[in-house]
Amino acid sequence: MSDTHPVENLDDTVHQRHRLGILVILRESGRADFTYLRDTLNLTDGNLGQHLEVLREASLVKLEKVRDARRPRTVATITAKGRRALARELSILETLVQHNKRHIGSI
Amino acid sequence: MSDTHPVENLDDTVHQRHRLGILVILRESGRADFTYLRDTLNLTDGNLGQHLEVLREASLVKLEKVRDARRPRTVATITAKGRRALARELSILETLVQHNKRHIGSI
DNA sequence: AAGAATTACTCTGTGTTACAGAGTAACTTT
DNA sequence: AAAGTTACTCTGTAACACAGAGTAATTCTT
Repeated sequence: MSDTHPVENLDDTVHQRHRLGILVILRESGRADFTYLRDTLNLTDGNLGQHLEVLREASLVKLEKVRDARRPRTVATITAKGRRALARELSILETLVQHNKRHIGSI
Repeated sequence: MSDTHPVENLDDTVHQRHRLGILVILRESGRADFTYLRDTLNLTDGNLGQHLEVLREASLVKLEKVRDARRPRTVATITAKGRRALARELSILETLVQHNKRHIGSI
């Protein structure tokens, strides 16, 4: 059961394109609401809802139903576990990027 | 149709975990045979076969049936288009990595 | 103030993808 | 020549991604 290649350590929950985007946004801004994520990532409502649910089930984000002076809103925040998972993903990706850079110009 | 976030530019064909691994390996070593890829990436035969087929359909790799002194082998090589696609993917990932680095330490 | 519109989701159905394991064909060893 | 090994290929299933329909709460409009 030895790890033979960096990509083997990537977690599909985090690696998925849109979920990676959600986590990166949350990592930067701390919190974001449903609409902001939907518009920034060009997702449909149904699609975003499902991705957030996957992340919530994995305890990578927390979802709060907020009721301010306006309409009910769902606000997403990244959890400590989510930060660690994202850091791990980005660390692996950085390995790939760096590893590959050394080969530009070959052939 | 404005690009709103880097992850929106990621190509699912290349981004998929194992296919990313295949392309990175081929980028480094030029060519690799079926068995080497299967063992290095811990894939089952069926799974690797399908991923190679997806990459071939997208013209990102070329598959050759080689008959040397041994048994028939399939040797995969990366195409010029494959190199470009991988470079693009890694470039986007690098953006995410760098962007995120600036936030380490913040909450 | 009633109806129409908007916002902010949530639910459901469908097509696609990932995957393991069974099957197959060519060769090699005994 | 029979048995085994290598190198795939095929097939069925379970999970996933996604769009669009549905819903509920508010806020305009007349």
